[in-house]
Amino acid sequence: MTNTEDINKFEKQRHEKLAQLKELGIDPYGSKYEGVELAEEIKARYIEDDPNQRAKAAGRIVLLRDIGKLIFITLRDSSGTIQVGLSKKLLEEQWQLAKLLELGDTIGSEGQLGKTKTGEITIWVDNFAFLSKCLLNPPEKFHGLADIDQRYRQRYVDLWANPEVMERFRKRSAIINTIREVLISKGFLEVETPMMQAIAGGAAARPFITHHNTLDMDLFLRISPELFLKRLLVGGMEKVFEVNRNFRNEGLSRQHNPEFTMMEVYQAYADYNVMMDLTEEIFATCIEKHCSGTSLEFDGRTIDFTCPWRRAKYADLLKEYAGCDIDDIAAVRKKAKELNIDEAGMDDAIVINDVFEATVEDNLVNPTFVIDYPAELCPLTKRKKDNPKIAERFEMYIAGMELANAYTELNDPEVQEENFRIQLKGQDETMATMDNDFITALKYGMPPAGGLGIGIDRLVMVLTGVASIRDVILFPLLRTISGEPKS
RNA sequence: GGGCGAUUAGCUCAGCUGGUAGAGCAGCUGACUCUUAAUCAGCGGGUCACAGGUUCGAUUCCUGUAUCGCCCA
Repeated sequence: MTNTEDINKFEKQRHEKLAQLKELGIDPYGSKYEGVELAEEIKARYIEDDPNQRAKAAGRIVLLRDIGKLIFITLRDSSGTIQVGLSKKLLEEQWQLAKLLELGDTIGSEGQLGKTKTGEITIWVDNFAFLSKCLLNPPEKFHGLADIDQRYRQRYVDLWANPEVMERFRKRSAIINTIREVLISKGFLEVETPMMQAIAGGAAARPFITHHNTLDMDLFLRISPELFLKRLLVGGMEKVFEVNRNFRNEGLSRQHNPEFTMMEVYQAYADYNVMMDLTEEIFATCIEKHCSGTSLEFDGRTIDFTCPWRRAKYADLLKEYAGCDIDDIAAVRKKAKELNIDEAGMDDAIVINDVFEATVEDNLVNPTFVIDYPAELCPLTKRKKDNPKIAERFEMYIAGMELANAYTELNDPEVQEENFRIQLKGQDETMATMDNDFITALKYGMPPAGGLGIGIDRLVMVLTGVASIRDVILFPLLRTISGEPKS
């Protein structure tokens, strides 16, 4: 759709204006423009009826009203918008240039700050500068850019054509900041662990494979940082966290992007109960700072975030929604058949979990901690002292979507090695490799700990009220358009 | 991977049971020193996603392809 070689007539017209500017000795692409204030800050500091105020702003022209010898421009910067007024009388020799301004151009402007007759705070420009010429026709000024495909592919247009998109990504940044603040204030240390791993561990997912030439070794993009963060517990970092990307070579959906942002946190001498409290605290703080009220609309449903959240046992929820007893495997398999789940030849725990996902998940609307998972599903989790069939794990759901996952971390190297062995037996992937170094680390002694992972993209989805993960990732993965860029 | 839906001017969208396309915005020309999606007058703008098929005739019906969205695996 946007073939740069096929210059349409709109682009030609804009090129002509560019040429005119050059003829007049103006560099349409400007240079350093110092001393600007943000649009919203200028408006906020405006003092009524004070004629001695000046302002300097820079931004993109998103609206332009030419009334002959007077031009009103709505300038958008990262904070919002401000009106700029250009008059023939004030500008004198720059007036000819002002008439060449077009929608989409980026300009800098300064002048006296005042109000129009209708009360709009306006910079009455006595000097302005071309900072960047826009050579392509901008999207419709009222409806913005609506084509979903184009919005994702050309996020650089979406961000200024649709202000709510800019606002959402500012909020995303602020939310992540708040999470950091909460954790750092509690004494957690932020670390970075390998994205490229020789063994893709810490989760059950298909990894992306890459290759290091000099070492001639295959590497995996990480599916989880878990095993490295636990090594840091062994090393004596008692409270650590990491906010970074995971990569999983699996399907795409409204809730899945192949690369996604995960926050993982580990706390020595804690357990999954401590992680539940921490989860609530992180969410509550984010909601308090970035949302209005503790009740939010999401995907047509109202979600009440009031703490404490429901804590329900996995087996109890299975009973409640699937109507079968977790220990009655025949009943569970019967239910699976009813649900058209492929259960023949599958392990009991897998069938149970498939039934759980099919029947329970969608009913968990308000934040819910699903606790105490079947141990077979949790190779990295410590078992309950009084029941080795149950693991001290929770997953936290909102609106049917898994937002967090946490364990009382398994720190017994012998049990861990045995769990890995069982896990590897059931895997057909090439990645099925025993992480012997992790076992070695555990042998040196890892303190008992609680660990928690929160899906940041989904958290931002819930807090900004968008149902598609693509709306909270700046550049979501899309198919390349066949035959588009050949050069 | 399967099912359903969408794709029309630079952008946002109409287009009925088949008769080769319209509006608003943007653009161009003109008017206008207080506009707020400025207004008024005039003008230009289309490979109807792409490739086939049916038909006297296809944006419309059929098949395939591409991309996106939703649902399912």
